[in-house]
Amino acid sequence: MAGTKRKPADKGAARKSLYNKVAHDLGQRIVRGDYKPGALLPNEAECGQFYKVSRTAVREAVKMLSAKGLIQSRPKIGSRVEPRNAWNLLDRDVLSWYCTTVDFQRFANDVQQIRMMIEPEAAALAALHRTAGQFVEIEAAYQAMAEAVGDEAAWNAADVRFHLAVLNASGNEFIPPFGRVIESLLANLFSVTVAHLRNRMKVLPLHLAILEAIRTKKPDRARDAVRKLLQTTQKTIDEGGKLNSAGKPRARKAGAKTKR
Amino acid sequence: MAGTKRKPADKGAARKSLYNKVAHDLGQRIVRGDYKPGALLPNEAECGQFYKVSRTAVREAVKMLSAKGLIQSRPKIGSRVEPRNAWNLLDRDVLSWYCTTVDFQRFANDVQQIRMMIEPEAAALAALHRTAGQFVEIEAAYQAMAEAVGDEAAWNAADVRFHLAVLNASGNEFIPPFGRVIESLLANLFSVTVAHLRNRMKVLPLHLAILEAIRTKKPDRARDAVRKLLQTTQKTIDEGGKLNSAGKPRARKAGAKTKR
DNA sequence: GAAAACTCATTTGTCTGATGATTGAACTGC
DNA sequence: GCAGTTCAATCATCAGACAAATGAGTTTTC
Repeated sequence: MAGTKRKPADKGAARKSLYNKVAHDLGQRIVRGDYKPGALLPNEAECGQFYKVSRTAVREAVKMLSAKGLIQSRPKIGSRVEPRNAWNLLDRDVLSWYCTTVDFQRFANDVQQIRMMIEPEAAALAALHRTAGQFVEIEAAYQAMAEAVGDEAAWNAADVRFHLAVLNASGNEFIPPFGRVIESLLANLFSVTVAHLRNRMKVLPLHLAILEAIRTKKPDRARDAVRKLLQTTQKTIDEGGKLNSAGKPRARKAGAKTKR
Repeated sequence: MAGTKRKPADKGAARKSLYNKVAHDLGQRIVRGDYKPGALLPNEAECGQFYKVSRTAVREAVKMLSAKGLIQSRPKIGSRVEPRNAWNLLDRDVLSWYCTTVDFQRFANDVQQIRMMIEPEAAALAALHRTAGQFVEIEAAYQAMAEAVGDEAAWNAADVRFHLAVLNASGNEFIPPFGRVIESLLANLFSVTVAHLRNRMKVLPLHLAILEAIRTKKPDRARDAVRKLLQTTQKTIDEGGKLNSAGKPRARKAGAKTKR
């Protein structure tokens, strides 16, 4: 382990607490592949020395990473990186680290595949089981989209809100966790494609169709409406891909929030 | 918060480290609803006093729970329980806590719904994209099932292994995380239904059909084969439900491993 | 010579006690 | 009545110590 030279990297950011910074940096290194599954992290004392923090802070970071399935610690052994399929890839943080390291086209394709599996059915379920309150939230999200057609950031937030609201209304608690993936995709789509006003005008009625199908409790119609919307999104991705395929590095920062 | 009387509960178990025990107990309480979303946990000092451990151990537990999305801690405020849709329900621990608190029929229905969305498509993708190594693992799992027809525990392990192998072979990294839900269902199904030998003889060829479809790279056939298998599983669940509907409490212990 | 028992060093696990940072709420002054 | 200030509660961080677990090397035993 003597030759393990790690550079400070971008561990700065606006992260508040030390253990958060350490967890973020270590997590990113792991997901990025600096430490591959099966490899050992430096021991807690070394890490503390490297990050210039106490062992306590390192330990809290390590505990967080182990809670996300990235590592496992044992006395005398150390912290070993877990195999990828043990990772909680749907965790907010892990996901954000993941999509800074993966080729955007691949990321977008995988996400779209899974959206195609889940979202149409989720909408159908929502049409069947939604409560009044859940529908109100969907409606409010749609309203927010309609009002934000001219404001890119606000529109995107409302878009995410809409999709999450539909997932929530499905009544199946295992569905909303997927929302984070959608959220992540849309956030990155935002920065990759030139989101035309024209495009927004085109997809708004598609969202309305979903809302209407859920309002009138027509599962089949809801399913179809979502499928149609997803096809449009796919086109947007493909165009963006073509635009960006001119040798640009496509890995995008994900958690870049400017507000707050 | 003065009236918050918490009893020691079953925090015992065979959990090794203190912070693990504390995390497990607190996590279970949160998921169970003892602390509802928006509520505050007792502060770290109080928790330490209650569990008879140092503040350090409590903090590490708290960090783990916050990494799983169950709580969020801030100075001067304390640790507040997050809304349910922030929870990493697909995390192994959270899932195990969840299914000890939820009605089994509802749990099984939700899981089957999501399996119906994902597994057929995952198998189809596996038929298209699986590598040789991934297929070998599927085959090995099938072999293990065939050899374990007489051994309930071994058969169940092999069954899970088979399904996970298929998900892995899909080539889409967002799919395997669902495996944990399947795993959890099958583990609980095991304890709820009387798993007949006859039943195992019936589903074994259904698994073979999936394997064959993936071997010969026929996505449509793979999809259909999985659908057929899932319908059979559904029947098993329904029968189990009928058996257990005679007023028995249906919440099952999940992590109840006797082996090891 | 091989297997079993023992020793040892390394790493995480746990505790104690103290100080810093953050922030909601109470208080004070105009 | 409002703005700014002070205060207190809680988490955040640190240092230093000792305990427990365990893989690897060493010795013992047959």
